[in-house]
Amino acid sequence: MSDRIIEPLSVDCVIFGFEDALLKVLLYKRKIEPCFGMWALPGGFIRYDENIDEASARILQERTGVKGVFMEQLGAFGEVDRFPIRRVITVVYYALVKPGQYKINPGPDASDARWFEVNSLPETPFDHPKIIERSLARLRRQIKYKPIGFNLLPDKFPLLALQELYEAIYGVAFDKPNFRRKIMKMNFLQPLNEKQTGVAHRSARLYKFDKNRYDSLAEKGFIFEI
Amino acid sequence: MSDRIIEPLSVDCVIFGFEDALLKVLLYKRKIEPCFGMWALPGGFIRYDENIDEASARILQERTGVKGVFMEQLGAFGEVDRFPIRRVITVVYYALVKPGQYKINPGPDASDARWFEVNSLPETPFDHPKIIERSLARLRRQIKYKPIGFNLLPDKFPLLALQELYEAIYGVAFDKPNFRRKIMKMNFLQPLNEKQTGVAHRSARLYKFDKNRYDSLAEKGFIFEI
DNA sequence: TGAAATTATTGTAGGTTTGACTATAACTTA
DNA sequence: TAAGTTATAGTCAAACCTACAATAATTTCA
Repeated sequence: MSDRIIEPLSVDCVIFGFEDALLKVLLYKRKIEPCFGMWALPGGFIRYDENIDEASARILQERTGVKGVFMEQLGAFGEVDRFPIRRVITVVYYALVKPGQYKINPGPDASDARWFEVNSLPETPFDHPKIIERSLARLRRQIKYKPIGFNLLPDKFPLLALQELYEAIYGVAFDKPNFRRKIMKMNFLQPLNEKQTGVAHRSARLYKFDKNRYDSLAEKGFIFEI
Repeated sequence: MSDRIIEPLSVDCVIFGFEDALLKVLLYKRKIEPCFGMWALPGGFIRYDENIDEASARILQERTGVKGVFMEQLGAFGEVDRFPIRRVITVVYYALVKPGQYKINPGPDASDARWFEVNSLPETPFDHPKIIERSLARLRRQIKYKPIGFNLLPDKFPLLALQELYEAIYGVAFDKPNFRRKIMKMNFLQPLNEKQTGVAHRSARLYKFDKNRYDSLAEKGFIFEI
């Protein structure tokens, strides 16, 4: 494989995670100029011999060790002056990763990496604030009508975890019984014969997202919506 | 302004129109290689000194004479082999134009231009079939929760025209009284003291989309949905 | 050991929305 | 003036949403 890159085109990744009932974004501390020392989105250049989807997957893997997770293109950002040194247009992808799935590796151009709660982000360089804002808006929209939230939860989870995920993303509280009913009626959560452990109260049953089930329902015209 | 372009980056436009109760796409007949003679999406290169949004607006204007209409980025398409001669990544925009608003100009690299019904498109080159498919999917999704359909209708229209627009886009039929009620309950269509003319039956009242009204409702938390 | 605390889970009832359908009004053309 | 066609209003039951009450199960702490 050649290392030749496409000069004026980069890829940036907005990586979302869900921890302690909070929605978070993974940022890297730059140890290169420009904007040395600032917390920024992980990114890199596209190579001549790879598709842009492949470039984003590669960058995600280099930085987090994660492969094969939910990742989708948000769009291209191309203001003339978005990058100070020369004109660079960037294609942004956003990814959803499960807790404990990743092993953060700052990579060659970062000195540190950290999860930040989406409501208390540090200052970020270039047009990264706008990019993050738009990613969040897209996530909020998509999670309403596609079952992508499960990419942010462990494989087995109690119903309340799913509810807290939606509450964190929308910033509103739901009624527990009603939320539960709504989800269960959709019929693609598989109840397991396992329960939460280590909680200081009645433990909840664990569930698993049954993708096959969902797909066959979707084929028959079922429309997911929360 | 310099004419210097960003070599590996182009812009393509998917222009939608609504005519004879049918959803249509505007295609141009190529008079350059590669794929000479095929019907393709209008496109062009991005200049060094313009934002990509500006590039797409410029291309739309050059080809249709239209300015200031609804236009939104769909995303970047960047398969390594999508363009046969060399690697070109394209940023796609889709636009919605009103009937009679445009004056088609084939431009320097096309010999003809025509509207095609979305369900009977001619063969198109490169990854244009995929791009059109994705634009349609996006339009179908967006028109559900944003009042963008009015960009495809004349300023004054009868309710049935709006219904036919949704029917053409979704490919299903709605119940007329129910559709009407749903729309009117939202309260942002302004009834005019005008009626249809030249129809062979009882003429319908005309309405106008009241953008100010919509904006103020949206601010108060109203959510458009059809 | 048992009461307090906490969360899970089931139940209920009113109000709202949706969807299928009926009925009537108004206008055009033959 | 009748026939044809669409506009517009009305009805009603089923489905759904929401807010809230009630009970069950588990853990911690006194």
